[in-house]
Amino acid sequence: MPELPEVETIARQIRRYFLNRTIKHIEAKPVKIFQNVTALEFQQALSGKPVQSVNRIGKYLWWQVGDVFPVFHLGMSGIFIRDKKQSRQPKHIHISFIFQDGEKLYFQDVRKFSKIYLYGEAPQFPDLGVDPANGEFSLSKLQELLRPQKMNIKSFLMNQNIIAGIGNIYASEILFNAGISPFRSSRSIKGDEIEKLFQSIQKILEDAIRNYGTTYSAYQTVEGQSGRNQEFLKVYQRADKPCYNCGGTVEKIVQNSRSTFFCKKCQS
DNA sequence: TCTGACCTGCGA
DNA sequence: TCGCAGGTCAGA
Repeated sequence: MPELPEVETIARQIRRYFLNRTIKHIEAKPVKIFQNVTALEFQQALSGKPVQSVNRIGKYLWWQVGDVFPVFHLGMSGIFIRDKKQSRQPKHIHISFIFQDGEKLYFQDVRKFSKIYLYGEAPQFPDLGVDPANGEFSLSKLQELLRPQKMNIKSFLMNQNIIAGIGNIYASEILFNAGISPFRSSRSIKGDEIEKLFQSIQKILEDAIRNYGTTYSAYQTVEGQSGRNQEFLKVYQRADKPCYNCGGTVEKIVQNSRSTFFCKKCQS
């Protein structure tokens, strides 16, 4: 599921509803998503402490809760659900954060691909590439990143060690917007194309954040609503449908074991 | 660089 | 019933 725009939407909403509120207690199930901490240790370390900050880098979400720093990677189907009405607990809830007034924040992950870590200091992400939604990302940075890479441009965009936050949906959408074929090698992208690619990365991600992310199946916002960005996708999941740009046919191929959607006429 | 594995649910 | 799904990692 969640790529940068979805994780950013979740971060903003958790900030809006839970920042500076104290977690009264936590119920965490002993599932494999806990990496460097057990569910019990996680419960004990966060209970009774305030949520002091909520941050995002790439597809990672991390909070400061008193003197500890939980880190969440949401995998394919991880979401947070705010439960104000004390309604019946949905299925596949692995963590319930219960706040002092009884309001709950659930962490749900149907497919259990998410990963949760706990640190005693602010986490570092040394292997993560540049986050395209922060100030460090620039045209010259993109130029510098592209130059040495032999891999195809779709793999480049999705490689979290190079650029952190782009996944399969937005990689296809970015390349369509930039008019660049997904088969091109990264180092073959030159001059104006780099500028177009840079602008497309920013535009596609910003638009998606503005639309609260893309709901294709599992993803929903903390408020329990679907994102709206799926209404604006140009190629993703539009195989055999007419290209909005040229009227040709959107194609679907399997590339690096992932589906890629593109228009042969518009992307070269 | 590629494939399979990790999981569950959904739609064809 | 089967194939596929927004991610990542290990192993070939």
